[in-house]
Amino acid sequence: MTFSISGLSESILSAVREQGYNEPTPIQAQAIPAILAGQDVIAEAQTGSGKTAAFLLPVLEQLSKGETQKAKRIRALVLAPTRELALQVNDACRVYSQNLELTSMAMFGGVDAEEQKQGLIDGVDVLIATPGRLLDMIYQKAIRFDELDVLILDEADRMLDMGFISDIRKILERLPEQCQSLLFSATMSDGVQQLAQTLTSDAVSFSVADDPSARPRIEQWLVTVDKDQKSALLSHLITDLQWQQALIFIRTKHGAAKLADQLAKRGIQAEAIHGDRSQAVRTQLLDDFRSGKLSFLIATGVAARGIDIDLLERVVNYDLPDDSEDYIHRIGRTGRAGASGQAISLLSKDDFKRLCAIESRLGHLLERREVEGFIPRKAVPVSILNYVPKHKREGNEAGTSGDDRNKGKRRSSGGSGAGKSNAGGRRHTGDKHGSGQKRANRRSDQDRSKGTDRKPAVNSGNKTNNSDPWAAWNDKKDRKLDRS
DNA sequence: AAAAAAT
Repeated sequence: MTFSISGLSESILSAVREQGYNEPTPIQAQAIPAILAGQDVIAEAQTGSGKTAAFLLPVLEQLSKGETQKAKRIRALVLAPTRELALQVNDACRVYSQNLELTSMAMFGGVDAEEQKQGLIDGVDVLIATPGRLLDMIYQKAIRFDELDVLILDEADRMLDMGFISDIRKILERLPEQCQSLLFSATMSDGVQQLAQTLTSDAVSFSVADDPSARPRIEQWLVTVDKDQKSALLSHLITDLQWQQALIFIRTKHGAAKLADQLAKRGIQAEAIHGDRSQAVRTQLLDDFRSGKLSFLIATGVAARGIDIDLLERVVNYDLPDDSEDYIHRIGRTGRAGASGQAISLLSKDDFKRLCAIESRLGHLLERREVEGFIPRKAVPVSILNYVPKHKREGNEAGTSGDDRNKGKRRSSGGSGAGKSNAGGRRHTGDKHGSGQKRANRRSDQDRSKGTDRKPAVNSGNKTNNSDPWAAWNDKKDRKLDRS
């Protein structure tokens, strides 16, 4: 079968086929005709579902049919949450438009603005931007949108999570009202839905979130280990299992740099990518990792979402993310485009609470393994999915909040158990409470989408149902930055 | 006890 969708011209299709894509993904099959028909689109599409092509292909098709091939005005605007994603969308755009007379440009902070201004003067049909620099350009009157045909919000949920909502609103004020609007988001939170409502009219909605064929095939397991043994275990896994490549996630910038050093000392070439590194270095590292020149990349949240690396074999969670949604995104870096992938998490005691949130979110337990020589001194409990605190034991479903369940009695929750007797070093734990858990998840999903949270929706409704535990800390840090 | 994004 060859890639073919009615309405796309041969010059675009041949560029797509050249990339080795054979069949449109479900989101592409649904969204492309709608976009070609000029409709607004709201799409709930997970990473790896092919959503970039789902909006780029029809948009390029429309633009290529326009009269002014070299318009000095922007005709399509893509807003993306991170610089890396903007770059990547631009790269894809260049590939798909290789047979067309269209120009595209990525625009974001951290690099010289003059070059971007010159690009605008030379003429850009498709602009892919992060909100901050774009707003800057708008204020400098370096950019106009009078001829904008279509606006695309990519990873809308992520943009809200990152606090871009007011920037986005300010940008929207400068756009012509009648332009076609497309919104893509991995999740449909209240905030995203609100945004979608103000943005779109008469929109067609798609969701491929629950389509198993769109779900990447990812083998997930975790290794229990003492915290101070993690880097030793990681280098052991890398050498022992002869890993060729891995994207390693870690929560802190400092931790990323430290781990890169530790691996280097063991003769493993690894680099750290995070927000404190210059944009030039970040771009270079990602390029090297993509091309295979760099085998092991250690990343903070910069690379957690959206970043697309062809045939990435595996993702390692050196520690678990605070937001269980980020776990989904992290592992979504592997197993893309129908390929298989591995997602391995290193679990020490202080990751346990985060694991509970993640397993609740997944609705099932992750497979536990132990590696000889790295068995933790105190085994990690099997899972809190199976653990209900005393005061909630009768007639209570396992809660989904994960907030208050660990206080106090954690140590008594069968900690000695976790499979020390597994000769094979692996064990798939039973899921007695699986169905109840799923029910609980569904309930919380409904709560979220209907806005009937037990708590009043004060947290601008952009994330999961608990408020941001970092708010106070961030306030303090911001004040400190203002003073200096 | 954090990361990301404008300068």
